[in-house]
Amino acid sequence: MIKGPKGAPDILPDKSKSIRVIIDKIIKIVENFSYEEIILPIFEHSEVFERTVGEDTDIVEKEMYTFFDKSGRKLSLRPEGTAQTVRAYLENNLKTLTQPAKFFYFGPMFRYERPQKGRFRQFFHFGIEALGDEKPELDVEVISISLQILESLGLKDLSVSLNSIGDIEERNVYKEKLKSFLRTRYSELCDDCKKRLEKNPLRVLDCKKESCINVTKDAPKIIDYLSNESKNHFEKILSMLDDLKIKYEINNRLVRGLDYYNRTVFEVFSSDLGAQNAVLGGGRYDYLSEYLGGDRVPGVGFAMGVERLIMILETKNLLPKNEKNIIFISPLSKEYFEETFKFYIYLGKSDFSVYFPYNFKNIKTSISNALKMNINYMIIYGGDELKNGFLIFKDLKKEEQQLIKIENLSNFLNNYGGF
RNA sequence: GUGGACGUAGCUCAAUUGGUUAGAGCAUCGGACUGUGGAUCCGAUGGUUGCGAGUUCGAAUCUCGUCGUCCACCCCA
Repeated sequence: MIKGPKGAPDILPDKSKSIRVIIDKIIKIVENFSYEEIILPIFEHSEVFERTVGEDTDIVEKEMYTFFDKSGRKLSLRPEGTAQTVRAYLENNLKTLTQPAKFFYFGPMFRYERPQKGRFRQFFHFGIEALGDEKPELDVEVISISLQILESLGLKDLSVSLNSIGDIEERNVYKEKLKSFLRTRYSELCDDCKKRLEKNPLRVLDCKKESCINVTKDAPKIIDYLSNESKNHFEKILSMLDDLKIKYEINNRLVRGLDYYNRTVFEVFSSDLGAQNAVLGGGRYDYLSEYLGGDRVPGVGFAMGVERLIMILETKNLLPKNEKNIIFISPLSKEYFEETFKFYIYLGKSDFSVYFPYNFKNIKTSISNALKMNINYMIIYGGDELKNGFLIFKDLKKEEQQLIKIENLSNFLNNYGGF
């Protein structure tokens, strides 16, 4: 038997339903802040990611699913959503919209990695991007929304890690300073960091090895190398977060693995996720559009790992239950099977959610089946009640039932609610 | 890309350690039970032991390969 590809799990109804409920909730929140959905292709010209995420990043260097189509175009399955959102903005001239233009997206992303807890080869991102404005208020909005989402799902004890990595020139100056500092302590670094030193010195700050943490404790801090503009931007964000009573932690070791970020970067962690503990990450990317050959379009956004979110909710017992708000249409006995079936079709056509027991045996097993399926309502069709023009309506949760006149059924159900 | 654990029915697990025809519970399906709460009883379906080689008189069991799962490194959401 052929199996599904590694790291690409099937999502069955018990979980897909939870995801739907959660995503609907999240969409409601971002729509309240006037973000609109953008649906983008699953694959792009590889260049979109090479030029923005960065040639030297792990994502581009070894994790992209890249292939050539029949005309020789070099394409990649998207590993993330920000770069292509900006590409779409440029291509569709969305600067003609009132700025900032605000979008959300939800869909599968692909990275060729060894699967482990919280990490898959196909996984879902929910993200928002606000393009065309560089005011610090917009950064605050994005951070605030990310926390509101998590709180609305019942997660309380999460806080944001926040940092500013400055603009390109400042960062380049800082990189050189950092490099020369690290060279003086070269022998104390781990083997990985020795390699990182020349290629991507910022990553050394991120190393979890104790010896490296010891070294970088004394390292120059990027905050001290920010331009006045960058510093003001960052400080404005902090003071507004304070005003809004949003909790955060400044982490000057926080650097992100994608090259397009500048100034604000932030992440939200959870200890329930094992080693892959980031549930959400984002930041500002004012230069991304220029990497794609467009005009300057500042932007800020975040992406959230949907599987990781589900995992946290699962361990905290906060996953919405898969309750089916549908009506089990059961014959009273086998002699009513056909008539009940026709009644079921009629109700479904009348826009009610209905289930029909094709394997009907008797009323007792119908009730058992309904309970097993988490169905809360039942209509029983047949018997003396039917002869007198009534149907039996059961509320299985409340454990009560009542007789409804057939011609009043629609009204009754609409008033009862939820169908 | 590196390292470790694992793979028997849809699920949870057996199979006297290499020895007849691979078993059980749950689930599913069928039957019994006058028309009402996950019940009970009877019966059935379900397996090329992930797949492929090798060792052996004999392999679920040992070896190798491969696919997949889980975990960690790395990296990220």
